[in-house]
Formats: sequence, C-alpha cells, structure tokens
Amino acid sequence: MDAVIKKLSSKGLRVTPQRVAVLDTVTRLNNHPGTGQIIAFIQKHHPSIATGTVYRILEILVQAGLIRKVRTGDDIMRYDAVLEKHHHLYSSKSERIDDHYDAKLDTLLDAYFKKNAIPGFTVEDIQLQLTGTFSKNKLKRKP
Amino acid sequence: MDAVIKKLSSKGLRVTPQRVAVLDTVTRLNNHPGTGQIIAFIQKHHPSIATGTVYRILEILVQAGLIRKVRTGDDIMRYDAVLEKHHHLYSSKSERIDDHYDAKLDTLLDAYFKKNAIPGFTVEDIQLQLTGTFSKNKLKRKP
DNA sequence: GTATGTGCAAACTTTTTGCACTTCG
DNA sequence: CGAAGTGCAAAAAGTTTGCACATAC
Repeated sequence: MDAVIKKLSSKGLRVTPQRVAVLDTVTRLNNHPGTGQIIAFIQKHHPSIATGTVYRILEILVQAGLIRKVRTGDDIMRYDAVLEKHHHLYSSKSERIDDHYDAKLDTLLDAYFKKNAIPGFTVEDIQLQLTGTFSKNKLKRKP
Repeated sequence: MDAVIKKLSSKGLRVTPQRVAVLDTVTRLNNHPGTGQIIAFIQKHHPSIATGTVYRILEILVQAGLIRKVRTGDDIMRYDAVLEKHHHLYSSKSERIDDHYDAKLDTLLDAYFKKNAIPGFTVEDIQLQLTGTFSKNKLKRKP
C-alpha cells in the first residue's frame, strides 16, 4: 500500500485516497482486470468512490505509465499493473490471460530485429501474443 | 466482390446483400478499420442497412473466421480481413497499424517454442505486436 | 490559499435485443 | 415454403462531462 503511494508521488501525481484505492485495486486484481471488475471491486471496498472518478483515475494512471491497457481478443478493455517487460498468453477458450516472462526470447528477438531491420519502421517494443490452450490448471482463483 | 460471395458460401453462410457489403467493406478499408469506420462507410454506401445488422454480421464473420479482431494498444476494436499469418506494426504516435509479414521470423519462433515449451500452455498461434515509429511514410512524406 | 481532484447526475456513445417482416436456398 | 436474416426502435451497457464542493500540498 505504501508502495502505491510511492509510485503515485514519484510520478508527480497528487496522492488522494481514490487514486491509492484504484492503483491498489489494479495491482491486487492481478489477472488483467477489466474496467467492470475494477469498478465492482472499488464499489465493494470503497463505496464512496464514484465510478466516474474511477474512469478518470484509470486514464491518469495509464498516462503516467503506472498501469497499461491490454487488449483482449474480445472487446473488453483490461488493465495491467505489471510494468516489467513481458508477453501475454491468451486462452483460445476462455477469458484467461497470463503473463509470460522470457528473457532468453527477448534477447533472441532483439538480436533478430537488429539484424533484420524493418524498412521504414524503428522497433521500440516487442510484445508477443501467444494464443493457445492452458493444459494444466494452475489456477489463480478469486476470493 | 465475387470473391466475397465465394468466401461466404464456402463457410456455409447464407449470402445476403448485407453480408456481402460488410465483408466487402472490411476488406476495402484495409487499414484495420474500427466498428465506427465500418458503420460509417456502410451507411454512406448502403444507407438501408441497419447498424444493428452490421454488429450482428461482424460477429458472424469473426465466428466464421472470415475476419479477425485486432488487439490494439488503445481502446478501439478493429477488424482485419487479412487471414494469412502476419504481425502488426503499431505507431507509438498515431493510430496507424501496418501489417508485417516475416516468414523467417515465423520459422524462428516456431523452432524456439518447440525447443522451449511453456509449462502448462500449448502454443497455437504467435503474433507479434511491434510498437515503434514509422520513419518514412510510403504515401506522404512528413518533414 | 489555491490549484487540483471528486461526487453526482445527466448526457453521450456504443452495443444488444425483441419482434414483425423479408428473403435466401 | 420454411428457416434464417434484417430493419427498426427501444433498451441496456459503457463512458464522458459540467459543476459545486472538498482536499492535497
């Protein structure tokens, strides 16, 4: 929780209870929550925070680079509080999205695009979308 | 246009003027149009087609595998009528999204994931999201 | 104290849906 | 002809916004 406050002020953002709550929520709901999930959680734990405020704060946090928007195959906007470089595993059968870290792969790709530059385009970030099926249930269940 | 009819019937879909128009539109608006763009185009060229119908048809075409939803970094749902395997180049400064074909890269990645399987996950499709800047514009040059 | 942020509710935008009518096969 | 698709318009869902009040710094 203290870390959340630190993050906010490190970006020069005013630390309000509402912002702390939203950033904390996105961090806790670690499986790429959608706006709906975030608002539901907020309204349960902080009933006094208005939904309009949540929308405004999510936008501010994205602008500040404290969270990221993740696109799903469906049309739901999701957020991600993990800022380290990582890829995403999408289930072709469910809404599940897992993070995937692979430093070796990152190195491989960096090297590849250094050797094989794309004409007219400078690569700044590489992110993989791996679609497939989760064969084992290493489930992260919600309380 | 005939190709569009062929695609529809090849999937066992009934060929209606509305479906032809929508599939043709997504194909013509080749730069990954959003729902808004598609509906605007349709209403201009086929004013009698209802927007509700467009939504229904887009969903049907996605289910049939004739078009795909594209995951963008921002919050706009876009569609793609290109079915061959390809990756996407995203501008970090604009809404532009280009297709990127790279068979060599695909081979490299397939080999990589064959050797380095992800525990609990079977990869079915690999798609790269390359974010960066377009240094030269093929259509119009900007100083 | 002041610039900034928030609550609230209304306005907007986008998407879905029920039903009578139409049309493809 | 019959099953499937469409138009229409209303409703649901999701998001934005103006303004008076509250608050972080």
